[in-house]
Amino acid sequence: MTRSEEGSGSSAETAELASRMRRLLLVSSRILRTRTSSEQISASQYSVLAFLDRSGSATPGAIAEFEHVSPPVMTRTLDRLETAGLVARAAHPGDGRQVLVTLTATGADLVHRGRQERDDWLSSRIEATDPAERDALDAAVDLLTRTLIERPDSTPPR
Amino acid sequence: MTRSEEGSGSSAETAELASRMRRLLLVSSRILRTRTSSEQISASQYSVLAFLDRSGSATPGAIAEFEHVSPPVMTRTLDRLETAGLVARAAHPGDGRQVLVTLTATGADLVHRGRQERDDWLSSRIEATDPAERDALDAAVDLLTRTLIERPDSTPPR
DNA sequence: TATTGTTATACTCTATAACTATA
DNA sequence: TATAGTTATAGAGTATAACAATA
Repeated sequence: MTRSEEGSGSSAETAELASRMRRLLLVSSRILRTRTSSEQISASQYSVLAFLDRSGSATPGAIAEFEHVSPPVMTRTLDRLETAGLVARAAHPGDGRQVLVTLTATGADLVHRGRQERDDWLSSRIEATDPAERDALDAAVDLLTRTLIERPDSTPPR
Repeated sequence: MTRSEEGSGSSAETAELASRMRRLLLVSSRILRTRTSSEQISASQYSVLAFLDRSGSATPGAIAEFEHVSPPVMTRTLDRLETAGLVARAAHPGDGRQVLVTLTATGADLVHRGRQERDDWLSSRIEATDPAERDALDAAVDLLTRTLIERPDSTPPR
């Protein structure tokens, strides 16, 4: 190994933090997926709807990239959302290979109406915190997002 | 609604934070599951191994509870780990209904040997941070774990 | 020839319901 | 009758490989 094991930043400490991080991510995403009730769509599907609500419209490829799933997975997710009447696919003007996905009125409704009850479990968890902790929570989410998702080499070259 | 929408702690802000939290959890657990290579077992399976390494031995029910999965899911996970020769099931002394699960030597090896390369992607993410950020990261993981997993009513009475 | 999206195939994760054995 | 675990069944999430259409 290239580094001694003394003091903070040792590989043992890194491993310990990684271990706690793994459990946090695995377990809380499990809970999130199951506590996703009230509406009949899954957490993953809702996430696509929320993305479209912010972006207006997007190609399947762009959504897949944002959500970190492979293109075939996004095709299936969009199939389900389209069947449910929540999104629509249209030809891309100017590039026949591409497709533009937009929210339908029903889909937009669901996102807006849902906002509160939707992120239900998460909102309840947030509201259960001490108000003083709220800012810390906000910062924690940002830091972890930057560390795990937004760092340039988070998706290494293949 | 029971609360006005002024200032910090408004429901709009809660919803916004919940939304960012949802993406953090969903996307980073997705990445974690795929970057889980090097060994041939999945992130979920590894998590069980790590738990057994800390606890010595445990019943399927206790592991399921800790991992927040249903009993049948744990049965299947243990089936796979047992087939792979990583854990062993034994009769519980004193209560014939229960089962005691322990790591095999191979399983223990895998956990220990793996520690570093195993939590691979997470460790690399942690090591990519500014050392000054390291403590903040540690605190962030703790805060989120407490908020999302360890709060008493995180699992409401059914 | 490269890119975008889809179809085909396969496997893991996950749950609920029903069943077995023991307490 | 209640509890621990398993089996049966079903569906969502996920990936890689192969294909079609367009650029």
